[in-house]
Amino acid sequence: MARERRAIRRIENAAARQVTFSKRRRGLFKKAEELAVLCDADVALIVISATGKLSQFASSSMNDIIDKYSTHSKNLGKSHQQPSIDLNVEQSKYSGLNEQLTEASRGLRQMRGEELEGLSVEELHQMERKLEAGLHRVLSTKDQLFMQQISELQQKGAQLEDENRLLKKQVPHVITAGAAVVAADTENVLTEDGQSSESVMTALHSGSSHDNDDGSDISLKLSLP
Amino acid sequence: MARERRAIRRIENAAARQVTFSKRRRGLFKKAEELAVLCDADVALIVISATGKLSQFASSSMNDIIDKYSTHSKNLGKSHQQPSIDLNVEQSKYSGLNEQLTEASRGLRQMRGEELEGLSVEELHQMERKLEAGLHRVLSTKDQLFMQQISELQQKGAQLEDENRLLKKQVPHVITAGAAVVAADTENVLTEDGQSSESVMTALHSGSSHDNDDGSDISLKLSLP
DNA sequence: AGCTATTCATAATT
DNA sequence: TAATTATGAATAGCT
Repeated sequence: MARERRAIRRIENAAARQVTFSKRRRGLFKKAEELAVLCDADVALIVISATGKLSQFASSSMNDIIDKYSTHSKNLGKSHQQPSIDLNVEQSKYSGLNEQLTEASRGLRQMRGEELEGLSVEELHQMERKLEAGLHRVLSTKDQLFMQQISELQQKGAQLEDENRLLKKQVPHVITAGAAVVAADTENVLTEDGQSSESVMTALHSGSSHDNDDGSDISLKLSLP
Repeated sequence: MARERRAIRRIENAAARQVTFSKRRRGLFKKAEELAVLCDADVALIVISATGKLSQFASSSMNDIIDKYSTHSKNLGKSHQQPSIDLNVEQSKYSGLNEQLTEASRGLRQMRGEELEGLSVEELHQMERKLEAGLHRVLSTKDQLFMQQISELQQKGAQLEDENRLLKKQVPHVITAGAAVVAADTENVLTEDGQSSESVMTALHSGSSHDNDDGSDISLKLSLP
C-alpha cells in the first residue's frame, strides 16, 4: 500500500518481516476494534508471531466469544470449557479496568448531580456505552474469579482424593467406623457464563446477594431521561 | 476513509450499520490473512455480528490457535488431570439460564435501535423494566450457582481433609510393621507440587484481597439513589 | 450492489 | 527503532 505494491507472500527477510509484522498487526487490531465498535459486533482476534509472542483483542470477553464460536461450529468444543483466566496478557483489557471504572464513577456522579444540562443526548449515549463496557468487564472479571476459584478448589479436591486413595492403600484394615468417606464425585460444574452483558441497557444489578467477600458485587443504575 | 471521516462509535442507523459491517468485515478478514501470510504468523479471527451470525478466519487450525492462546493466558494451564467432570450433565442446569439470557439479549437489541418505531414511550419503559428484572434474576441465579458450587467444593475439601488427617494418624502405626519405604513415598506425594492440602480453604479468598499487578481485582460499588 | 472522493495504512526510505 | 512520505487500499456517502 505504499511506494510499491507488495505481493502477499511470506517476507523472506527476517528484519523486514518483523517490521511489517509490527505495523500490520497494529493496523489489524485497530480495525478489529473499529468493527466491533461501529457495528456492535463481537470480535476476537488472536495473533501469534512466528517467534511465539501472543497478542489478542476481544471486544468483550475472549472466552465468551470463543465459546460462541465453539457453539456455532458445533465442534462440541468442550476442550475450551476450562476455567478461563485471560489475565496477564499483553493487550489485556483488564489493565485499564480500574481507570475506566474511575472514569465511570465520575461520569455517574456527574449524571446524578447537577451538570447534566450541558450534556447532549449523544454525549449521554456515549457515556452509557462506556459504563456498559466497564460493567461488562467487571462482571466478566467477577465470573472469571469465580471460575478460577472453583477450578482451584477442584484441583485441591482431586489432589486430596488422590492422597486419600494412597493412604487408604496403606491402611487396608484400619478403616475406622467414623471416617467420613466422601463421595467425591459430586458434580463439578464448569460452565462459562451465558454472556450476560451483551448490552445492559439501562440498569443492571448483579444479584450476588452475598455479603461474603470478593468485593465484586456491583450495583449500578443508569438511566436516561 | 472516504467522503468524510466517520467517528468510531456505534452506528445508530441499522441499515448503515449492516452495510458498514459487511464492508469492513471483508477488509478485516483480508488483512488478517495478509498478516498471516506475509509474516508467517498464526492468526485467528472470530466475528459475530449483532444478529449472531458467525464468521471466522484461522491461518492454521482454529483450535490450535485457541489452544495456544489458552496456554499463554493461563498460568495454571498445566492441569491436565482435572477430576472427572461431567460438563454435559451439568449443562442442563444452565439451559434455562441461557435461554433467558438469549431472550434478554434479543430484547435489548431490539430496544437498542432496530424495530422500535412502533412502540410508544410507555411501552418502551415497560419493556425496559421487564428486561431489567429478567437480567437481574439471571445474574442473581448465576451468582448463586457459583457460590453454591464453591461452598460445596469447600465442604467437600474440608471433609477430605478430615479424612486425610485421620488416615495420616493411622499410617505411622501401620508402617512400623514393615513398610518404611512406602511411608516415605507417601510424604513425597503429598507435597508434590509444593501445595499443601491445608490451602484448600484459602483459595476462595485469594481473589479479592490484593489489588495487585494483574488488574483483576475488582472492588467497586456504584450505586445511585 | 456499484461508484468516486477521501481518508487511511503502509512499503520503502531516512 | 522511530519518523517521513509517496502511494496503494479501504471505505463513507451516494445512487
